[in-house]
Amino acid sequence: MERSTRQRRAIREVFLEVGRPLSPQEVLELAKRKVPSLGLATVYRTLKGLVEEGFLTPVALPGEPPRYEPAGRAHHHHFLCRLCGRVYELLGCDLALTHLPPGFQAEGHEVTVFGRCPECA
Amino acid sequence: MERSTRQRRAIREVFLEVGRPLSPQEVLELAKRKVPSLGLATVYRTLKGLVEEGFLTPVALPGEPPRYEPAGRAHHHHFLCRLCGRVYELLGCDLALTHLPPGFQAEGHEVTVFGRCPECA
DNA sequence: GCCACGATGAAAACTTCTTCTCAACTTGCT
DNA sequence: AGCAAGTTGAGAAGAAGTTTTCATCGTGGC
Repeated sequence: MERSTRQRRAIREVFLEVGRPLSPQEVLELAKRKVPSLGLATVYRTLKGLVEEGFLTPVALPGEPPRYEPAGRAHHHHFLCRLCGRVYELLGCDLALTHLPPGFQAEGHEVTVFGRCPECA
Repeated sequence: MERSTRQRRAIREVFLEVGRPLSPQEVLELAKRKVPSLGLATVYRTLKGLVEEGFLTPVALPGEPPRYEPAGRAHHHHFLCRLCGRVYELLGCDLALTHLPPGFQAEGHEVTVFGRCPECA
């Protein structure tokens, strides 16, 4: 049976509180404030579980290790700060998929904007 | 001094011939047709050198190891085939960078379209 | 053609990220 | 409270990609 432990509650809460995609390391750092003994292995195990149960989805970014964000949100893209490495959600999508050469079938797309976040600007 | 060897010539030629971004593994396979003894270490060393001298640029894609393509091309984006894993260049860019929340400064962006390439469709 | 020195290839080592192992600890049912 | 079983944390191990090592080979200047 799946148990509700301090660790798992802390990790869930962190995602609801910060409102941006997090890497396993970031999850560890933020959730450690709630459960100081927390270990990285538990973070990975919990992230895996939360993805399977549909609470989180992985976010892949160019040249970056995966982040995770709450699942079920509307189509959107991401902003990666080049200085602090934090990722933010961008609402909306301005991409018009024209220009596809003949024979190519698009099934989806990813847009990543790079730059400086408000804290680093 | 930088020497012109069979291996380096072969790797350069491969990029000019295939016209799409290549991973180190793909470079190895394609250049081996010209120089069968070619080893992966040489591919990595040569790619590094070709990037430094400005002939190639790295291409980062979400959740994928880097590819390399000839440098100096106009702004463009990429198509990743989910079946064969090959990457293609897409000409043009339809992205309008509105919707940036206040305080965020954009410096660049990446667009990746996922789907099936003509050979896999 | 000779030869110094850069380049090569195979394997080992390294990095970074992720998963596994296992003894100790918690949770939740009774 | 007592206990069975799931969970945790630390470190070891694993996976994937890249770099280094080193003996040997090849290039290019003389």
